[in-house]
Amino acid sequence: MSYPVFAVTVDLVVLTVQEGELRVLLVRRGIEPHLDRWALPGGFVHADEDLAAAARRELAEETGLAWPGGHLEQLASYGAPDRDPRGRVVTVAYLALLPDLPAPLAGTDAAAAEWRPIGGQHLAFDHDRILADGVERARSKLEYTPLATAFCPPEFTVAALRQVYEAVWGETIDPRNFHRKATSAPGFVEPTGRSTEGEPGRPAKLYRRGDAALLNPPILRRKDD
Amino acid sequence: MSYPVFAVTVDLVVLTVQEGELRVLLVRRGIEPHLDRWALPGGFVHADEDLAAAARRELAEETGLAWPGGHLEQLASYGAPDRDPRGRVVTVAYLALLPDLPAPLAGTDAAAAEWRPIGGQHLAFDHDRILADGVERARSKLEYTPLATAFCPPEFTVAALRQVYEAVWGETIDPRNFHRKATSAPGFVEPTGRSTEGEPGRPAKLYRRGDAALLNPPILRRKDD
DNA sequence: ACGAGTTATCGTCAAGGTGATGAGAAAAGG
DNA sequence: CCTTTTCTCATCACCTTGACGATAACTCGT
Repeated sequence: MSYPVFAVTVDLVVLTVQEGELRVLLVRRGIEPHLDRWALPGGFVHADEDLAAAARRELAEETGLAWPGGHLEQLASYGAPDRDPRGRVVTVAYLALLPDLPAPLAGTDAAAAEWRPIGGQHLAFDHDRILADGVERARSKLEYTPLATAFCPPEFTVAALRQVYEAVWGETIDPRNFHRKATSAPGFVEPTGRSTEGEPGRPAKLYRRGDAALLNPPILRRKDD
Repeated sequence: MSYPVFAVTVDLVVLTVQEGELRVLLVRRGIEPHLDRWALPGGFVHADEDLAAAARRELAEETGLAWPGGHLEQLASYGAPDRDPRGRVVTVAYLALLPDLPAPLAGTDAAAAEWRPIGGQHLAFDHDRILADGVERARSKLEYTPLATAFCPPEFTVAALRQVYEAVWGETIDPRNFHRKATSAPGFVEPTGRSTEGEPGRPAKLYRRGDAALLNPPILRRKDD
């Protein structure tokens, strides 16, 4: 049998919310091609490794954390013949959503790793498109799934959850209506009984993520007619 | 540089609606491995070929039609180390939705090709899972996108569109409410001015697909609580 | 020709979700 | 103690939904 030979990589779109802003984990490349340019973290899939396992391994390497909670799912694959000058490389992109970790982000292969705001990037390879696809996937999934909790620590307030939506969607949301929807959607959030302390304003009840897989009813973003 | 070597294939989940039933295009394998077992159509990506182009090529080869209309999108990638006994093969699955073609379905590589009902399959490789993922994607996308029109010929009635939903979702829909939703969602369907003739019952107006990318409001399936 | 059957299309109505907004509760800070 | 801040609950008009009645416009059998 003679069929073309490929290399297969995984690339990661790792998103988090810091200071009310959606940010992506980027690395500065330490090797050619695209030396010194910013890129999504990623690497080659090992010989006997599942795709999802490779994604988890790369995520652990790049964040320096074994499993920081959050969410990891396959995004899409990209395989244009000229996307990598080294040869025929197909990449399977994964989307990760993480809470705001005070992570040191030790770079193993890369020269540097940083959380950067979304937008106006000029990344290596076709990573601009992969990033755009990942952000759009995240925005869309926040509507119909409880995935926003993946951006939050184990216990969080309704306001923190709302700020995730505002950061990811880039729009403001009425706190009163959001509170009604978030607490009434079955399985979205569950009360812990505890409350915040020591912060200005009335103390907020603390919640943890519920066990629903789908949000019913969904929390829709404003459709701009 | 020494990194593992992969082969890359595309596999197709080609769905259509025939006789009010959702069906998938399957081929009987003419070569090892899994000789004589049913499988999704697919094949190796050529050396200088884009993934989407490979999917379109395979679709044209398997259906025997250049471009029968319909819809083609990437589904997901599958790359478990042991999924193909020939070695390390990663497959990029595509989902195609086609109108009911009276297609001969000439097999080029395969021993046979047929439209088969969904369910209770035992396909080669990990194709059972790929098929399940494809069907679920189709079911889900019918809610939020005008994709149901991809199952229809260029001109169709509201009833035909409703029967697509019923076949894909496997549930009955009230014709009156569906008519209201389908005709009121902007950009979903556009009237042609023509009507059906010679069929029993009141003649139905004919529509063609609109230009909307998203269905607003969506057409939701019954949530089974 | 004509009624019966069939299918398409329009209308109505109550229940529930939505956005806009008011108002009270419960803390910190001066 | 009063102001400010933030959280939480309540109200209201509007819209969409599902259930279902009613009518329109054809084919078919006799």
